[in-house]
Amino acid sequence: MRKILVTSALPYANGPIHIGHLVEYIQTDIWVRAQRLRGNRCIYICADDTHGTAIMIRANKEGITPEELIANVREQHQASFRGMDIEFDHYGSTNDAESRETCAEIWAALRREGLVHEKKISQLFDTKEGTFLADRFVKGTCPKCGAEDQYGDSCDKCGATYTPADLKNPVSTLSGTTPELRDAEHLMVEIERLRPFLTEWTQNGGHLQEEIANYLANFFLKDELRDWDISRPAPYFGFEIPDSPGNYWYVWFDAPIGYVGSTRVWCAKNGENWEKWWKDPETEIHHFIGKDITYFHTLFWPAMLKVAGFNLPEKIHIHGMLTTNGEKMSKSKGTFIKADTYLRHLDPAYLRYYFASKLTGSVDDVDLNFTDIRDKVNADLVGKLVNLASRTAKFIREQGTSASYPEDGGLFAAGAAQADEIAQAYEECDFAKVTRLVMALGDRANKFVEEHAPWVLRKDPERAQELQDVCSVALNLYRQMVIYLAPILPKLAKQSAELLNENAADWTFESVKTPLAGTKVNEFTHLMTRMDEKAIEAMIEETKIENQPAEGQNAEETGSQWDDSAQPLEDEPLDALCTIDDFCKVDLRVARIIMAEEVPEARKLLHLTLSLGGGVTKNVFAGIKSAYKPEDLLGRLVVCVANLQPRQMKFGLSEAMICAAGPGGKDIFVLSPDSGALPGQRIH
RNA sequence: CGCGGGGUGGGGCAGCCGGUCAGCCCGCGAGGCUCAUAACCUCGAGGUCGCAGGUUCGAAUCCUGCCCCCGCAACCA
Repeated sequence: MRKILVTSALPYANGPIHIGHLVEYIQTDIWVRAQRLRGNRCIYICADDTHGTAIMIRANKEGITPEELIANVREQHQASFRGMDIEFDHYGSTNDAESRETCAEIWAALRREGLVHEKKISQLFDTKEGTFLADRFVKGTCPKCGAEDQYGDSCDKCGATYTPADLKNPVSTLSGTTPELRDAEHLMVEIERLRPFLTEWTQNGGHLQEEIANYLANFFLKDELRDWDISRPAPYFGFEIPDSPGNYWYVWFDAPIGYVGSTRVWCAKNGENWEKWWKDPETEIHHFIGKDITYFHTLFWPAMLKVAGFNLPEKIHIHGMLTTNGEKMSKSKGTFIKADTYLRHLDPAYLRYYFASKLTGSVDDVDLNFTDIRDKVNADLVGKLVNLASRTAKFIREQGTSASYPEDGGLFAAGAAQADEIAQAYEECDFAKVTRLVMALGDRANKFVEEHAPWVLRKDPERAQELQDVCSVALNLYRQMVIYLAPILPKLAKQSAELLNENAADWTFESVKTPLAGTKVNEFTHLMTRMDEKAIEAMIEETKIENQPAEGQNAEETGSQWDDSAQPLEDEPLDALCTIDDFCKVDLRVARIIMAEEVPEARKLLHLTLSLGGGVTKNVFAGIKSAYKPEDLLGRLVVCVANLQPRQMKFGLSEAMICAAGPGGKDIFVLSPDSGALPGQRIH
């Protein structure tokens, strides 16, 4: 019997659980249940990730303490997980005392190894909010290409990377004020010294999927690893570093340690020794994470564990991200669905089964398609699986299953023979394979029923034994399928066990090998209903409404006929006020596009010539290739910034800029004046 | 040239350590059955496996180049 400790990544205590999160928790929950069905000892540990600037600021805004905030959120998270039939052995918090103690232990080990040194870091400080600003909380003008409104670490226009201090005109996104540069001593961990170990661990031993190992080898491990800035100066919501007063561990230091802390809380409650789980090589540690946090879990985390003498993970299972209908989840499209919203409309079994049917153990992204999920659930779960019981159980409600298991042409034995293959598929997280194999069993079972026509047999009292035999076979085949799918569909397993007068908790992978004979069959009640399109639509609608901020709702209440989404303002908040003089510096002019052509080598640019009338022209490279064809622009009047500093671009000199709205991609909308405006006229 | 993944009948996918690998589910067409939650069974139409080269007796499967799509690079897993 293996002893296995499993974790999912800790959700950040700054927002609700949504369907994107659920890919991971459902995947993990299925894997854990499958391990137990195989007879292994397996505990599932998780917790809320509670530290960091974002939590501190949100609590501030809500007028509560961070502790109150994270307690509330933790309740919500746990309710969402329960609703989705995701069962943790313990769901802790990175703010627990046990977590702090473990941080201290690992920290002491890093110190002991001499891996920590101090370094002066200059960081932008928001004087209004009284806090240092993480890169993402600063926006400004790219120092390299002059693109405006770029985040503090890199420019998405020209791809340059820099530090926030390099930004021109930096603005704090928290307060809108101009931050000032301040120095602080940070604690750095020299992870480079562990590179040989990490290279060995990531490349050998099968701890990581191959593509992940390659990614790490090519991207991080081939060069010197940069020191890891592990501390943040006060004020910060987190744990103060014992030997460095005024400094706090960075949230990514204590987040994975939360796995240990949460285990310790569970152990204390259950009379277990936590070190047996984390320091005894007999225990296998399995982490499930999304590919976005690969870096932290495959480099820093093993390094920390290694130095502190903890068990290293046996395997880190990394999954892809969720897209909906082939696109990123979107609040405005109603696909940013919260777990709670889902549960108000739909059965968790649908999503569990659907994700299972899509998960192969690779890092490929998983797409949730609403047509697909309905077809799949209705066809597989209702049409094939549940229908099998539905069409036979009531025929033997009175007499139960046949006293000895009847001849079935080898169907049951064939199903039982797949136990190892299915168990192995679970082990490898290839749940898609599990569902394929089980549904193939369902096809054979339904065919069997068809061929033996119980509805004919029951009309002939002489053939009562045959009828009982056929239905006994069908129910046993059904039972086999349900046991195989029990990790994915725990509730259905429980209900089905009741139908068959069994206890689902007693089922193991061995149970599929012995058929029921001479047992009672209880009354059949509907085990699962079809997935209703209207429920899906209602869920999407509710999601859209939820994501409209208060302003939008007020507009509705006051009877406004234009309930425009608040999304654009959220995406790009209003800027600081400017004076009329500031505005006048920008010379906006009406212009006519008199030449428009593709720039074949450019991904985003079109080459335009603008006429301002009287023979004055401007050469422009505009980043609108993704939304416009040259021929559609020719002759159009547009608004341009006529006095923009010319800029040398890869394909030529750009002397002006045309005005357009929209987030980019296909959604770019070029501004036009009303008819009558003449090229060259100024915009006031 | 930032990194990673993918392009297989209308949709979603499996196969991809070279030789029953052209397969599964949905959808579609025809028929059957009527026990079942319009469910189940049978038959059928539909793909030169992104494109172009190469290796080989033989490639969806290996190699090279190209094209296209997606994700990550955000304290949203």
